Amino acid sequence: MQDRLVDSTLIDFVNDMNLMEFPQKCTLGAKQQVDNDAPSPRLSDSPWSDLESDVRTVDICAVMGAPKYYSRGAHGHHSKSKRRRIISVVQRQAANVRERKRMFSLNEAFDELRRKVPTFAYEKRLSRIDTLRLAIVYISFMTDLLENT
DNA sequence: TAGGCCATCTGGTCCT
DNA sequence: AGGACCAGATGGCCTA
Repeated sequence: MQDRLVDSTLIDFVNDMNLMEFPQKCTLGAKQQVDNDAPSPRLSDSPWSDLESDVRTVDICAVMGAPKYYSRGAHGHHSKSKRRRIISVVQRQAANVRERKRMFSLNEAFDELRRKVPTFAYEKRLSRIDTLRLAIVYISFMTDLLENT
């Protein structure tokens, strides 16, 4: 009984969300359908397949004639900041790798959240911001449902 | 072609 | 000192 109530209400909720909240998201491109569940690979298939050799950074350094060290807070008055840390190119590259890993885990969490929110009427992968918004609405909806039953 | 979305780099700040 | 987190900048890809 309650299952049926939840099911039909949930279907209505999802339909409302798709038709009213995100009408522009109902179209589908071929590429999106292919990588529907996987994070779309941009520069490389593996997020850190090029960890050992960051060609982009090295090339920029070579072209720009960058110094061996990065100076932090070197923008005008910012150079007077209390703590100024000088990091090497190697340290900068290591920080970039850590940042890529951090963003990868963040995207994994977004993918997990995408699987938790009802989106069966969607054909296109939800963006991160739409995932968050839909999750907020969905939680509110389920909370109301619990309180009124 | 403009706009949205995303990956990546980078420097600043906070925390251990 | 160094790692985590964050936000701004930048450039690429895709769609309307």
